Amino acid sequence: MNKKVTINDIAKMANVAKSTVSRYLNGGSVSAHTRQKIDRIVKEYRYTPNTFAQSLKQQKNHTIGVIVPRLDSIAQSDMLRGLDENNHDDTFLIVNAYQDPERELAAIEKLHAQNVGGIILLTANLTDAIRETLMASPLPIVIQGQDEPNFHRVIMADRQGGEAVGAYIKTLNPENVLLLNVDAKADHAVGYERFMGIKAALTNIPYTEVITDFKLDTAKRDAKMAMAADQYDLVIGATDRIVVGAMQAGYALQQTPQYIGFGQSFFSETVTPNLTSFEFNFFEAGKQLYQLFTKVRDEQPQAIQRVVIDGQLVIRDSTQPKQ
Amino acid sequence: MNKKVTINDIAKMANVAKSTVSRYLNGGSVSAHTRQKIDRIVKEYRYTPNTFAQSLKQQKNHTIGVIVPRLDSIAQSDMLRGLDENNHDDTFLIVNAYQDPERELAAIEKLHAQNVGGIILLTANLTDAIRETLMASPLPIVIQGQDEPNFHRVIMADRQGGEAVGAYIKTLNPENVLLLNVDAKADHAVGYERFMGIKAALTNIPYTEVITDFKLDTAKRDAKMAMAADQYDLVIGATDRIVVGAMQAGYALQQTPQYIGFGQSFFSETVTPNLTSFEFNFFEAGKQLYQLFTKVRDEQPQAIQRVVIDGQLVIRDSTQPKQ
DNA sequence: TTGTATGCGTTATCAG
DNA sequence: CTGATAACGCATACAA
Repeated sequence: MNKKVTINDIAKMANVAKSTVSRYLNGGSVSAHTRQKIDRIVKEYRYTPNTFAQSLKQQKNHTIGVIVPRLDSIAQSDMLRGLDENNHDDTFLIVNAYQDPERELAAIEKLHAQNVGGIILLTANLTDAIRETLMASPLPIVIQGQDEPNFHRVIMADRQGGEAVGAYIKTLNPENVLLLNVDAKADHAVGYERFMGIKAALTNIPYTEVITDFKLDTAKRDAKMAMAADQYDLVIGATDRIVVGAMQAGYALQQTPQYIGFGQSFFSETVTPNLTSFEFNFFEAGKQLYQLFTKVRDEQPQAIQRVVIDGQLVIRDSTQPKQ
Repeated sequence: MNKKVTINDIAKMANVAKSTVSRYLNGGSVSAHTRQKIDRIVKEYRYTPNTFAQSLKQQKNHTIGVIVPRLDSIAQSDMLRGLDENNHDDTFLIVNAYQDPERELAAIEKLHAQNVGGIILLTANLTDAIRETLMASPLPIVIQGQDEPNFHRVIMADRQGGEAVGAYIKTLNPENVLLLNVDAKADHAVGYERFMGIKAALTNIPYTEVITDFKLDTAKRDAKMAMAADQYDLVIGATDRIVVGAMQAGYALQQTPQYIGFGQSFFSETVTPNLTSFEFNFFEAGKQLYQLFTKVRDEQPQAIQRVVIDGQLVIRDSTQPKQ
């Protein structure tokens, strides 16, 4: 492989010991004269330290493994951007789990084998196997997405989001509501927390709940089936993506109910009509995640840390309060 | 940090030399008896090798740096999925350049400092500074996105795509065409190659070309301006995202021209009406990229390698040939 | 087949 | 302030 210049080469060229060079590099005490000498050579040869040797020696490293459930999602990429925002020294090793718990587990194990300095896990569903592996890990670990009591975590305000939507529903006076939810066992935060407040608001309003999944096609299919069987004037989906599926179903069936979604603003403004949606602040979530991670890593707090990220209901064209 | 069990610990517990354990781990010759002994202990203690020590010793590593221009794009995530598809031993270090040449350059330098085993660069625009840095690198490097003669590369069939769209345009018999392009200096493959074939087909048809950028908002603004000034019955955008912006402009202006885009299928089926689009096979591009990379790394071919990924025109509701 | 010794590039300890 | 030396965990040439 590549022949990089090492600390040893520098030392020889400067006629000093390599330990002196090391001291120079790490801000130790070096005389002005030696400093200059080394400085010149280091710059000339564009010396960069070998991170493997450093990590080996220091028994720690600045690579953080980040496991994401998917990459083709604005929410995720916003969060990743947030992670980066206040980061200077760390490198993120991003692994896509493709929304598959088994791949997620495999990723965790692989990251351990790779000797990462810690793990940030963005997840929809913590299986027992994953939970155990995580508990057994000596690494600093922070999770996002699920309100798991045993782990340091950053979670979205799913419950409050549901309540906000619930309150808004009442102003719409719907006659028959379709809820497109996902399996709470597969994603408790979404399937359960998020819909709590909504259902609470629907006490006097007839509604049907259909369980679908996060994929556009599935949502479209399931929505079509439901909307063909009964007439709805308001459709609420667990995510914007699901609602987009429903809108396509409605388009195909020539129905124009009102729609409400949850999620990232990009989608909401791409579809026609623009989608009313409860929007979480994923970028902020990413920032908080990184901050929490460094805290966990550097201070090793005894108490489990929990951060909640809020959001707000943005009303667009897909809902129109009755006069 | 974490006290992991080392090859030395294993050796002591098994009463053998650490080199024997090393041989055992690397498939060297070990007697059946010793093998069993070691095997038991390795499994019991869940030994995993320290990758830093390995990399340090072997002077190479299996971490590939991948620089992506953006993460919130189906095209990119499809490509990343393709990269993973046939990968077993390598780990991808994904770095987001946020479509900023300076950050792209910084990423390249950081990856070198991180001692990655190679770089896969997905890019829209190779500045001179980047080109130089890349040329000076001793690492195996493969790029995607631009047809740069000096680098091993995988490119999309932009020219053929433009020709296919050009041929299709003729069947539509448009009267006035709006081209929403991007600056060819910022992305030659898109701005120039992709529009070659289109313009060739427009010899007898009046058209206006407007230069916008890849962002939805900008495209919407620029499209709106153009569409307010003149009447178009066909709008062609450099990417699906740009066309979505134009569709929103059209919606706002109550105009319903036909639309054609380029890019990933997801977008095309999300908007209403579904978008006619020339779709590149990004997943395949990812697979080919990884294959090309391993070839470059392992065989160090003298000749520059060039792979072209094709695509096909998918006709949907946004265009309707006149009777 | 097995063990000993050495070195990868770095940092840290401890004399000088 | 400086330099020799050991150590991090692993792989390997060489000797036994």
